[in-house]
Amino acid sequence: MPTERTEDYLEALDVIISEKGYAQVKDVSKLLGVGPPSVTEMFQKLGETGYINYEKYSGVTLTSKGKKIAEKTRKKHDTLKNFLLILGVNKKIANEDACRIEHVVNPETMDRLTKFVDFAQHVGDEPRWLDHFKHFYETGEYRECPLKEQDDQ
Amino acid sequence: MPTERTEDYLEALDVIISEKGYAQVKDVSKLLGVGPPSVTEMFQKLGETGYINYEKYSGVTLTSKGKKIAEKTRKKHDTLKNFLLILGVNKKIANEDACRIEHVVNPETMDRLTKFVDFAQHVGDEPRWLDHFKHFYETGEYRECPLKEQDDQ
DNA sequence: GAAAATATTTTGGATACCCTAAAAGGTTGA
DNA sequence: TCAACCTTTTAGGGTATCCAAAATATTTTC
Repeated sequence: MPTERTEDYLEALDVIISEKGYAQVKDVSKLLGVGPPSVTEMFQKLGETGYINYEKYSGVTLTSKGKKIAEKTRKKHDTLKNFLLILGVNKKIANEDACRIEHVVNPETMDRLTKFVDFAQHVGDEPRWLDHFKHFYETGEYRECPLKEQDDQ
Repeated sequence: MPTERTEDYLEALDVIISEKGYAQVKDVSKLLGVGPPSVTEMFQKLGETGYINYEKYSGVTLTSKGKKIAEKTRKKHDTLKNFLLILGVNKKIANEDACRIEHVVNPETMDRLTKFVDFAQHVGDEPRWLDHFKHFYETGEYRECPLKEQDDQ
């Protein structure tokens, strides 16, 4: 099992590599906000454990094992972020929270959240209940769904 | 800023103390699943930093500083757990996930989630859209809200 | 092609956790 | 009251992460 921090590094590597083909110490250092020695140290460990192709003083790439973790993590990240955006959380915070929650959330919860995001985005424009939630969020006023006893299939 | 683990310990202490008036090393050890030496070590630190009243070999209580953190954390926990239950996550997982997410979530996100839980629980029984979500979760079939262009305020 | 600039690595340390084994303190019941 | 039993603490270690300073490698620039 990769640690949380391992997932963070792999995810960052995937982002960087998808943009420039390989990643350097300084890229990861900047993206994760840690010093170069920490990155080198992690590169060494990730190299030994087969998550990345690492050779001293040269750019790294992900192995398929590393790519798998990175993609799984990015997918969780995206779902969480979309979920938070639906709730109305601002972009920056949605991103930061997604980054932290992605490491600790159970697969079953992810499954529910994924479906929830699908559900909220299923129709082209915002579903009525979501409008009602936003109205409620802003005013505290609840708009009752006008249908109550019919339509239950 | 208390660390995540500090929050965990304070929350556990609050739970135990609200039941028996004070907490012993063994109680926390059992509740958090860590060995007694780890608990003693943390008690010492929490004592020094003013979160608990600690004296060797005797039960501890929370200071008001500690109680404040504990309550804040428990409140977040509850909201997260309720939110996950609304989504249909099972009780055990909802609890575990709440326990981990509570430490990493931004106040703005908590605010949105709190309102969302209120919104979903506002009417006595499950709102229609939530039924629709559950139906969608189980079957992949989307039930359109039958009202579309009317009732916009 | 060597000096300057930049990037990476190594070294040596720090912190926050965790643990096992052993010692010490506290409690209790015959 | 004291031996046996719990409970807590101490001692000594371990891991994962971080850092600053110094050493080394690579790249750029003149």
